Amino acid sequence: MSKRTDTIKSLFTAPQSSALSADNMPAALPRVSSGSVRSLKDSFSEVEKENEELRERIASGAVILEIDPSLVDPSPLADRFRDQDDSSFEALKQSIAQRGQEVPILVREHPEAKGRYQSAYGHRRVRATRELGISVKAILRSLSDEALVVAQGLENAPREDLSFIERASFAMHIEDAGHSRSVVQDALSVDRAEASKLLAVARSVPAEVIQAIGKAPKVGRGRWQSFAELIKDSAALKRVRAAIAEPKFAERETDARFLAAFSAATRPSRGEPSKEPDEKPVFSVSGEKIAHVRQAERELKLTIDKNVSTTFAAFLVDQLPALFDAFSKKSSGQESTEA
DNA sequence: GCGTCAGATCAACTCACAGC
DNA sequence: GCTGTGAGTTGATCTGACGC
Repeated sequence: MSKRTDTIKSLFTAPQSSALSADNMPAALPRVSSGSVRSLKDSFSEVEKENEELRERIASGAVILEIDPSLVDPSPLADRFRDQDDSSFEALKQSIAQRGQEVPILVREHPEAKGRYQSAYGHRRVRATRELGISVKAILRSLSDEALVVAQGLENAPREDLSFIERASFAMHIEDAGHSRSVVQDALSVDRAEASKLLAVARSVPAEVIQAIGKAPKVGRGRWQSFAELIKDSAALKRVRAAIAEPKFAERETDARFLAAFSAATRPSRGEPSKEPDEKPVFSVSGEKIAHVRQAERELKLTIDKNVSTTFAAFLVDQLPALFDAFSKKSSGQESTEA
């Protein structure tokens, strides 16, 4: 088993005995009375004893609670963009309403607000239970800031539904919060090289541009890197900002918004050569269309038409070395003449 | 409609290099 | 030596074109 899987498993392997009912919640939660026949003093000392046991259990592992979702604050580091498509959230909400919450969220005690919690993951489940007016099942663990970030990242990694730019932004937020590169690597389960690329893109593309484009799930590292490189040019960035300011930009789907922004960044100004692939038909001397040539930035593709004999293609391939030789001689002759 | 194929794109990885 | 970065490679996956 991989290190990553081991870590994830360890987050969920709380001993059975540590699972708590409403009777043994920590002091921060509304407590159920332990019995009216006991004296107030006895009850108080028992609560204190239970709390002490809980503190030890929280420190050593995890306990599962049912808590009021309004007491749960999100992690200070956003790991995903706001869901612009609420259909999946509605499906989650419906599932919880029908079958109950099957997977608990992970929380820690809020470091600053006593009686409140901070979630490492499960923000959507918190929102769903809040809207349904029911309590949320949560694993309560004692987590440092770094452990919170790593748990947050590790929970998202196996689902593989974070887009490249969401991961890049998450990496930047982690680093901006003062965590080391190794925390970024652990949280996102990436190596040094990949972490470096994520951060390079996140820091090259202005936040408002990323927000305007959205998660763009179909756009991967390569195209985001190209985009980041393009908008280093202030003129290109200006064109992108103008494009995202257009009303119709926001109406597009997120991947289409990226393409529109990319197109704006690459759009040549007057006088610059177009980078769109250039496609031209090739005709024989008698006027018959025999092929077409598609010239892109990195390659030139010659396609022989279907109606042309296949032996012509074989003939052409056979003649290529001689043609190139003739071309080389002609080129060198021209250069010596020009010199 | 279904299966096959080629091309495009992706994440993950290795390696080399530069700066400290 | 450690860390960050960029270039290149590889295998997996997705998508559209094509033939049946």
